[in-house]
Amino acid sequence: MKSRRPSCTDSGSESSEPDSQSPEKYETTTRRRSAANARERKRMEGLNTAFDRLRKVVPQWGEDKKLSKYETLQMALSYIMALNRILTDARRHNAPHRQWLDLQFDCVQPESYPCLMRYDSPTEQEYIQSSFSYQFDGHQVQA
DNA sequence: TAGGCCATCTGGTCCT
DNA sequence: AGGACCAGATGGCCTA
Repeated sequence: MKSRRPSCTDSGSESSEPDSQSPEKYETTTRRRSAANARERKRMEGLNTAFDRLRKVVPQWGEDKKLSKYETLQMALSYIMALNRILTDARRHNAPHRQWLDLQFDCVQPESYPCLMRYDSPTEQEYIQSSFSYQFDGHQVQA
């Protein structure tokens, strides 16, 4: 875990002057603040865990660097739209992607996710990449 | 060194 | 009253 800010502590806000209130009240305030800080840290921890899970599910196109939170959200959005488009197209044409689509559906389990990124032919790779329009540089997302 | 990203603290608001 | 959620402020770390 990252180190905490040295200038701030869990002992309460610096604006709560100990002199301006009774020691009991001051202690209550600092205790509440400390508890609130702990809850907030826990909440953010849960949020970050959720982001990590999302990163594992979202494609990274060979990027070594971990996606930022913003990038992860944009990528997830684009990914969902791409999958939606694939479904719509497949339904519309019924073939020739039908068989490939059925195969992919068999793989749509979190633990077997990587198979989604394997392609049996250049055509299939082209197809899914054309459906996928997230761009890092311009932060552009299109369906 | 500047800029991006992030963790943490904090006070405000809303809800139970 | 207390917890959850949120946004702003702040400072640390990392990279180009």
